[in-house]
Amino acid sequence: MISELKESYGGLFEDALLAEINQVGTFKEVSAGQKLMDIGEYIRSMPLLVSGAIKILREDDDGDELLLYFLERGETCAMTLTCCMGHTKSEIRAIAETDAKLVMIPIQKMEEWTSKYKSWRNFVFQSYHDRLEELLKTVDSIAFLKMDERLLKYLQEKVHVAGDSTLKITHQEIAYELHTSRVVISRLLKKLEKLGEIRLHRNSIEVISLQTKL
Amino acid sequence: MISELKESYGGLFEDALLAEINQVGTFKEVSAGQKLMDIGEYIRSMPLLVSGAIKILREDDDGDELLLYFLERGETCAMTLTCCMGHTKSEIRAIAETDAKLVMIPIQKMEEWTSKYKSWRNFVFQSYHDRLEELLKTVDSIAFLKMDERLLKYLQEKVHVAGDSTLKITHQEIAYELHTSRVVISRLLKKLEKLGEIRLHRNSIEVISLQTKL
DNA sequence: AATAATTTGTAACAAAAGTTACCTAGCTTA
DNA sequence: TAAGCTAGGTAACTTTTGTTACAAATTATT
Repeated sequence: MISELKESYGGLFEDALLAEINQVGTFKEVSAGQKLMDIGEYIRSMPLLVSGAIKILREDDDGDELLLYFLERGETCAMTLTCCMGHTKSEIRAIAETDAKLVMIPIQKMEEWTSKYKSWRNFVFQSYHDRLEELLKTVDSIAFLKMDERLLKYLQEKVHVAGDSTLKITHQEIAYELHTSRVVISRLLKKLEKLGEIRLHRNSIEVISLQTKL
Repeated sequence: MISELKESYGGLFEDALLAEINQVGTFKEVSAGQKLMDIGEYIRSMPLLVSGAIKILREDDDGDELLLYFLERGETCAMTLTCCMGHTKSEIRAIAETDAKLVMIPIQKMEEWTSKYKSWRNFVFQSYHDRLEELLKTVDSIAFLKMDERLLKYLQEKVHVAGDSTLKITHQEIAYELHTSRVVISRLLKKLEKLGEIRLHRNSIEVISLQTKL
């Protein structure tokens, strides 16, 4: 495990901390689609993402979903951090977007390390900062963009985390994550195809125009 | 200053920390409408809110605004925290919603206290947690609610932070903060008045139905 | 008092998004 | 092969939101 940890977190954590993580952390492999955490659950351990991507979702009163953002290698779930510390329930759902490898840290260690290791403190602060920024970007998309722009951005992000410009996904699945209806998505996808941004196939979408900036 | 600090932060911080804050912090009074921080600015000090309320706004590419949430007594700006630590620019604008009193802490002290005082660490973590939660609520409103529901919620929040069920505000100002047009707001306000939720006057709105839950 | 500026109301229309309904193409499997 | 299922296309319509235009009421200014 230590070698994979070093690859993702070697620049961040000092060796003593890496060694501790190696000792108390448990390695976990999940496959795409697997649920890692759900709304209302208490969290007993904190995940450090070593490879793959995790999608973070929010749910409304009717049980409909909305994609908030993706976590990638070297990142952790900021909600977990406070849930652990404040002993509150999760506000979000986490699902493996791709196959992923994680190191799970027991929550007791978290507070201990916070006073013990400066690099751990910085990592935790940095995580919060990154998550706040991601959430702000999400707000921007929802508040300021029209659905066709949101859709294109969404597809480009998916391509980024999948590492493949052809997405295996149905219109219905997109509709769930953007919190709209399948008909709306089909309509806008057709429009994007006519604009030459994407190519449509059954069960898959080729994204032609890749993200210019994150 | 120490007495006002104790009132808002006495339960949170140990006496030694309160004394340090009292020593290095500078007291600041601002009046409603005053800008405290703007997008793109570097932050040199961190505010602890002693009384009043601060509104936090986001801006799109066209310079149009969107209200994110309010800060109240005993809270701090989470964006400031990371801006200070990461030496990055502010992503948000902060404007005094009411007259307010603040204690400004030089950013150098922040990191020092983070390792020195457990209560400070907990406060910082708690602030991040609260801000993430507030942002999630904002996302919920924008993504899941229709404009009339958002409007009513907005009015009820304003009443809460103002501590007065009659709001001195124009339709145009509401439109700015909800990122829509004045005509839309006037139309929906009229609808809310017919439903008995509010009463409309020139330059002011009486909110009849107060928030049931936060 | 006359004029100007601000605020609000409202009509009429356009665009965006959501809904219902139905059709077809391509798989799956009985 | 036939029946059934899933995915996607599209028309027709409704609702919601945004836009333009203008009038009326109130307040501020000259």
